[in-house]
Amino acid sequence: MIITIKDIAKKIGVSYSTVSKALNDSPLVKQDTKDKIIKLAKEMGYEPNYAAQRLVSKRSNVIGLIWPTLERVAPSALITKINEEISKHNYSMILSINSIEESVEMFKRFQVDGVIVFNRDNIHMPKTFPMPIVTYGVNQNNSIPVIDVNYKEAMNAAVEYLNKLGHENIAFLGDFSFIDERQVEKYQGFQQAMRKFGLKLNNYNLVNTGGLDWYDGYMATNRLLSSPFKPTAIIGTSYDISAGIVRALRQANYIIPKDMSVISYDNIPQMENLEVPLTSFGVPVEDIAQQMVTTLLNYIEDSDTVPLSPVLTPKIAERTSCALAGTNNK
Amino acid sequence: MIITIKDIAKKIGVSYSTVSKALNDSPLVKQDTKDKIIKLAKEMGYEPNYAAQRLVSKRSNVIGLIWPTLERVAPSALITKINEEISKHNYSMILSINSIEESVEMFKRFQVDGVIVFNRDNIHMPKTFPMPIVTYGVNQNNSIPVIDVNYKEAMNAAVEYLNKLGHENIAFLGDFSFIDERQVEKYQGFQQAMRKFGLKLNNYNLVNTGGLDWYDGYMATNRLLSSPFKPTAIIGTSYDISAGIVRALRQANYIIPKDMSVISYDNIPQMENLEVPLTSFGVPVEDIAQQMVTTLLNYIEDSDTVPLSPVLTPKIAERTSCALAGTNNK
DNA sequence: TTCAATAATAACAACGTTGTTATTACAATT
DNA sequence: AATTGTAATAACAACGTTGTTATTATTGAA
Repeated sequence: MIITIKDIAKKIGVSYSTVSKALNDSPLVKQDTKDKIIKLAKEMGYEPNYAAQRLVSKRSNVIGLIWPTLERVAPSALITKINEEISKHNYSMILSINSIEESVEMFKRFQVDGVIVFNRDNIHMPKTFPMPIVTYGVNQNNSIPVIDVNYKEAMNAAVEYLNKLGHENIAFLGDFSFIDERQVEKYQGFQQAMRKFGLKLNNYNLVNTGGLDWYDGYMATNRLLSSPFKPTAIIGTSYDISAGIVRALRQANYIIPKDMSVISYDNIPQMENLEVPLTSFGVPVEDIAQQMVTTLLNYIEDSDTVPLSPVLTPKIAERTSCALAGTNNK
Repeated sequence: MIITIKDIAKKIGVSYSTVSKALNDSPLVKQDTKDKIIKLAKEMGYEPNYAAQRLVSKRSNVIGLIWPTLERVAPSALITKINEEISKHNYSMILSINSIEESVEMFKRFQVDGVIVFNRDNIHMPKTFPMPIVTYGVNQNNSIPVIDVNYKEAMNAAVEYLNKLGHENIAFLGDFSFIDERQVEKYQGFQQAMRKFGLKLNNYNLVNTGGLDWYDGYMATNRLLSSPFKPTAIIGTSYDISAGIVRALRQANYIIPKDMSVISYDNIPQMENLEVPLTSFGVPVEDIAQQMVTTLLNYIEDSDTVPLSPVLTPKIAERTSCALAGTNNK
């Protein structure tokens, strides 16, 4: 049997509107009666009917997260953080792994207050959404707030960092397939930085992994090691790729960082757990999560003005994978 | 501006109850008027108010899936399949990555018709749920339907398969931490099978990976290869572990299956994409997904009787990683 | 002690649907 | 032409809340 405020009202001899107010801690009802009502409600196991509540007050205090490509593992740490962040603000999060269109349709039915979209790329995005939205990636136009990371700056900082340690021959391992705008930014950022610091750029130090899995990084490193180019430092453009780099180097009996310095993109705690804890540049997932959630909540608060798309600045997490440049004597 | 059935009714000069019936394709309204109403509704961009609908009719046609351990990758293929299966039955799926308790709380508010739970283990599960539920793993008691896989049978079949190919020295690589009942079943199943087929069982052929990641399989294989035991076949107990096995074997210049046969648990398509396509035993994810969804829907249909917990029988997927036993001449 | 002010509660209309019951229109039957 | 039966639609009460307005009870001041 389902308990409603009317049941409580009847039992206690009070009108049901009073019960409603009492349960919402309204100042319009005497503390005495409030206490009595709340106590009885608990005893009877009352649970508010959400549908009824939402029928009258439009807010749901729920954020929907759309993640059509569940199989890609990369953002799962971020999503976990976002969930925590959302909880902190007294919202709940639900997730849909259907297409953006289907998900939006469903979320509209649930009257979620806003949505967060994780898409492979932001090219095939609907132009407008029926509710406040925020996404992650590279800003394309300004119709939607995008939490962006300054990838070029990350690459610039990485090159600068290595250069200060005396490295001049630096290899860049990334995916050059150019579907993902984020990868493009890293690619361009690296080259700009190399020029800026007057470092040699040739056919060999740009190594295409052809993918984003650890194995792609592993194979690319093997190719690099057997090429005539002898770098003293390698930049890996993602956690997985860098994991492959480390594996390949260790297998070839390189000692990191004595024989080779390695620096990675992606500022995530897992970097610590690789065979060699990797120094990395990137925006900490906590920062991204926090930025996404606050941006979205602001948007919800004032849904007339589209919030600006912040570009987050990467930070360094220094670990033990870089050293002063010696000679790559391998 | 939000369009309701009353707006449509007013515009067309008909009562709003007629509009409701027309939109639900009730036989109580003339085809003519139905057509007119449906057409106008579309024109005006009418969207039914879900909260209102649910306030009166209790069904939501939504299944909630609880997955508190997003970071573990393993079940993502299965979850994707479940999502598809649910769609086929004209339901939608939403996902929560909060704790079981919090998720249930939220799903209750949404009035989901049923929930699917993916837990690391099924030990710390609430005994009762306020809605139909189904979970995946090993059945503990019968208060909740659990989609179970006959892991012992899978191991038995694997040993039998290898034995028929003439293998007698078989290594078993698995996680012996015994938190996960599924791993325990595999462990016991292997030993029972070995005895059944009269094969030698010693300290060496049970290799503890100490974890479920590919790296655990990789390291365990290296340990195995440097031990005095020279098996001609290896059983890997999960996709990830087997991936590590393959990597380690290749690195040690073993040719699969000439120098070593490898067979894995987990019947998932990704097996095809390993460096060597692996023969494997397991229940295809499609089967598991289908079984979970139909069991849950039956439960929803008749929520008084808890459905039985089916135990699915593993099937073989033969690929190219096993051959007739020769001699392990490495 | 009477009146106004205010505190406390009751009453009730919304919210947008669905299903049931009541009414009207129209055809078929006598 | 009156009567019955049925097809089509209208009217309306739910569903369980919240917020607004109306009513009653209580206090404080004159």
